[in-house]
Amino acid sequence: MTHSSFREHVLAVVRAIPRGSTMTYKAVAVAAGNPHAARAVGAIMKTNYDPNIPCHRVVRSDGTPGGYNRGSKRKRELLREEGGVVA
DNA sequence: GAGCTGACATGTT
DNA sequence: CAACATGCCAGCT
Repeated sequence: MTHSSFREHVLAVVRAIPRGSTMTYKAVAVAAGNPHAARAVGAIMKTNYDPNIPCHRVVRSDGTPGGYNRGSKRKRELLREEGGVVA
């Protein structure tokens, strides 16, 4: 990957999150290769409206849903169906 | 080219 | 226990 930007890696990691599991922004940042880019991960999700990226499976380290393009309410619903457990 | 903003995290007050 | 302040990275103006 010549143009491998951090955002490309983040999107790939989030897209690889198995259904029924959730990852924190920190975990995604680490998985992408930047343990200090938790904030950037959130910014990337916001700027990237890709339906292939289940950003609803990405939560904060506290377990709080955080934000979502289609509304945090929708995110909580999806987490309840896929994660089975909601904070 | 530089500066501001923001879907976060951690520590201290 | 809760609220405030600081540090980090990437994207947009």
